Amino acid sequence: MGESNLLFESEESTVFVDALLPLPIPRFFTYRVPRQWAQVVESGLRIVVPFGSTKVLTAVIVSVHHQPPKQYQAKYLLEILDDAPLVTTSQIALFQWVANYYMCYPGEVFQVALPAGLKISSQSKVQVHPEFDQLNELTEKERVIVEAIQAKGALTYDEVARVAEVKSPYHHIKALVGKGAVLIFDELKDRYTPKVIRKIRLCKAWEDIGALTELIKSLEDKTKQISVLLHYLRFIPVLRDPSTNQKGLEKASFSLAELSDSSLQTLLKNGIFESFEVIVSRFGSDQDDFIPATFDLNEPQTKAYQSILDQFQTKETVLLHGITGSGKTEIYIRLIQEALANGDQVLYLLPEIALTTQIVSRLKKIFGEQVGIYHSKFSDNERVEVWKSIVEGKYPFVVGVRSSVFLPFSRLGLIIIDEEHESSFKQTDPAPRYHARDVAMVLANQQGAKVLLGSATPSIETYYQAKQGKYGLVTLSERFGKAQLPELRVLDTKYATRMKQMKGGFSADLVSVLQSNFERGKQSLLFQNRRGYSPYIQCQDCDWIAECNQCDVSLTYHAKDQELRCHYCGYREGLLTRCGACGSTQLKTMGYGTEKLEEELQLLIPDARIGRMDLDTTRSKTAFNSLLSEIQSGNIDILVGTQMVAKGLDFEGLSTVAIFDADRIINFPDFRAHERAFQLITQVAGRAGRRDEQGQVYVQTNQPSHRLFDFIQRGDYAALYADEIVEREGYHYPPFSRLIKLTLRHMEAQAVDQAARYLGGILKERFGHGRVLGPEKPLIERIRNQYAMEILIKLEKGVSLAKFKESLRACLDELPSNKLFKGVQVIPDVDCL
DNA sequence: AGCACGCCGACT
DNA sequence: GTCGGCGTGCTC
Repeated sequence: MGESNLLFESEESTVFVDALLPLPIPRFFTYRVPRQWAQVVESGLRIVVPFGSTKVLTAVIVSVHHQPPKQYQAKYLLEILDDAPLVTTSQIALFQWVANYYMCYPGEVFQVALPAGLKISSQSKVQVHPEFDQLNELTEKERVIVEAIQAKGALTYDEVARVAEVKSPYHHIKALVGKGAVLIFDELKDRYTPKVIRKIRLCKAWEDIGALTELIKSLEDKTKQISVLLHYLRFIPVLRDPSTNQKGLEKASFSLAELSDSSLQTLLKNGIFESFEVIVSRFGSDQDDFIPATFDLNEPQTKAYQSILDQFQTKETVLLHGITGSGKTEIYIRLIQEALANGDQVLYLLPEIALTTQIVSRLKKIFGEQVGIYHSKFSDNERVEVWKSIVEGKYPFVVGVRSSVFLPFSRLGLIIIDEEHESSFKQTDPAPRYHARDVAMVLANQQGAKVLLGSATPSIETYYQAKQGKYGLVTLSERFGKAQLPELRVLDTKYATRMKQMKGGFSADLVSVLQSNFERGKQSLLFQNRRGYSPYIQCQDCDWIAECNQCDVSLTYHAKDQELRCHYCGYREGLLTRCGACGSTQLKTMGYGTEKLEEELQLLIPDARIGRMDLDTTRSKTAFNSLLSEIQSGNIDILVGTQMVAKGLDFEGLSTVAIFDADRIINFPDFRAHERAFQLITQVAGRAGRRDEQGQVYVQTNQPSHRLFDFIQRGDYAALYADEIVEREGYHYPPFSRLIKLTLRHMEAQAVDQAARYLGGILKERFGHGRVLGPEKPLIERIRNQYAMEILIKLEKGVSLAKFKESLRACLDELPSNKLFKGVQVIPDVDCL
């Protein structure tokens, strides 16, 4: 082989990788692979790459090839983080599908898919050049910066900005680099640190029974040491089974038994014990209370279970429509066990809010080590662990929230989506604005898995698909055991007001119901979907209302902290004593939040022990759990709560449920308001009387004859559906069309207005006036000083979505060409809720 | 998305 | 003359 040939070969065989970066950029980036890694690169590995002049990012390899880019010089990748692929090819395909469908970038999907612990944090830091001493050559600002860096050793750009009080530290730093005063370096750290425990075991020589008995004898007079050894043998029966020694005993066990640490050290020193470290799962091993599943399905459950299996023969997706308390969970468990026995992976998706300790601990008891939990209340380290474990084939069963559809599954057999109708499966705020239920179906399709949707109150869209025969449908209409459906009574607040029977927001009837239930020693639940004390405060003299100065919303009064808060931007200020307009001191709290209900109720029923469950009282995991146990142990007579009491909460003593303000739920300005009201009220009502006694449900409303109450009372989902589907068809709403919402945002109201009107015009012209609604002002016009306008596009079924989106994308891309609209953000939300 | 570069007005 | 503002375009 000649020399030129060799050269040629090496040139040809330079390896490049295309990488997916966690950024909103519509393409892959190509990097050159250093020779020493040419053999190890493969798709799915995480790599560290330089990006721009200062940034360093974690990316993932999507392909390996030999084509040097023609337009530019590829940079070298800096590091390879994994020995084996951490991201599967099918995941990357899914990311691309999501990006394409929801009109965002694959990098944005990648960004939410990967737990933060798997992304390296790169912070460019600056340090003072070790040989620099020309302080007098610097400007005043520069000297301040250099001194600050010197004091701390090193600073990030952000810190420089803060210390020196400059907006753009880059200018200064660049100048300083030029003068040889400072150096820039990157600090990389893999933020994931596995949890390690130190263990102790006998050295190999003593595993032999003979040697061990000799040893015990020889230590006879060393009482401290012998008790340490005996402690070990009590837990690890080496004499009976030498193989148990391998796993050893936690070091902590000795100190816990108050054994002398110095004796242990002596034994270690003398080569009797040895210490070693093991990486353990952060989810404590629950082997001790491993309880095998020993329940039986009742007859309706068995039938439903059979029917699901039958329908899976021909359908990819089955809807299990089972009323609250019908025992859907047992059916899920059966199906999960079956899938696991088949060697399949299982994903059980739950809405965030429902993922309470209750259901998780139940599943953990049944599935033990097989189940991994993927949830935002868990630390990032724990999420990293779930991810890695799935790759390694551990955790065949994952219970998780929305984002767990992006986990690295490879052989999914079943996906269960519980509370299928829950809107929290749809991500709305940052891109990707995906619906986990719909992504799950694509995932299932990819992996050949079946999907089971479960709900007591299915979404209209899903039920329609089932009715059309696209999904299988299984109905469970009997409550488990002998439990009866709760009885629903409507309390007319209009009438009560006329008869002067209102005590604050409470009708006399509601008070007496709660009072007598308390006297009977029963627990009650009062539902009001609004946190804080009062949603607004108003001047009694001039009607002025305190508003957030960054958003167009009233400020909510929080009594506990004596402050006014904006629930949209988080702004807070102390409670006002005077009206902001006329200076009057006649300020009154208006409307009812959970805090105020708690307070008023305490005055109305002084002896009752009242608890409150909302975002403000359950911020931490511990607060939530302790509140739960208070309820369970009967230390709370009446629980006031928001949304969160409606989901997943399941406790025995609860016999009465009251909905404080049903009107607010029913009259919400949205085409889904009735569907949502039915779901919410049914769900809250379902909390009552889950065992032997029939529960009571009371609803305060000023429209007592509203059809919805009749439907809810009879548990008549079919009636609701029949009603709604007609409306949906008439007005071309889902499931008869797809909705795409465009939100335009800008600091200037006028810019948003003009851009929205212009874009609306173009879209109407291009896609037809019937398909484009708006532009309209959203419910809240301004948030964080950003004005917004919305345009809604309805696309009837049958229109090519791909073609439409392409065309829409073109419209959006040409918008900034008009100087008037520069800087106006347009955010598409596909299948918006 | 950042952020670097460049061009502009407002100050030591 | 420097500093900080913002607009624009690029990042392999």
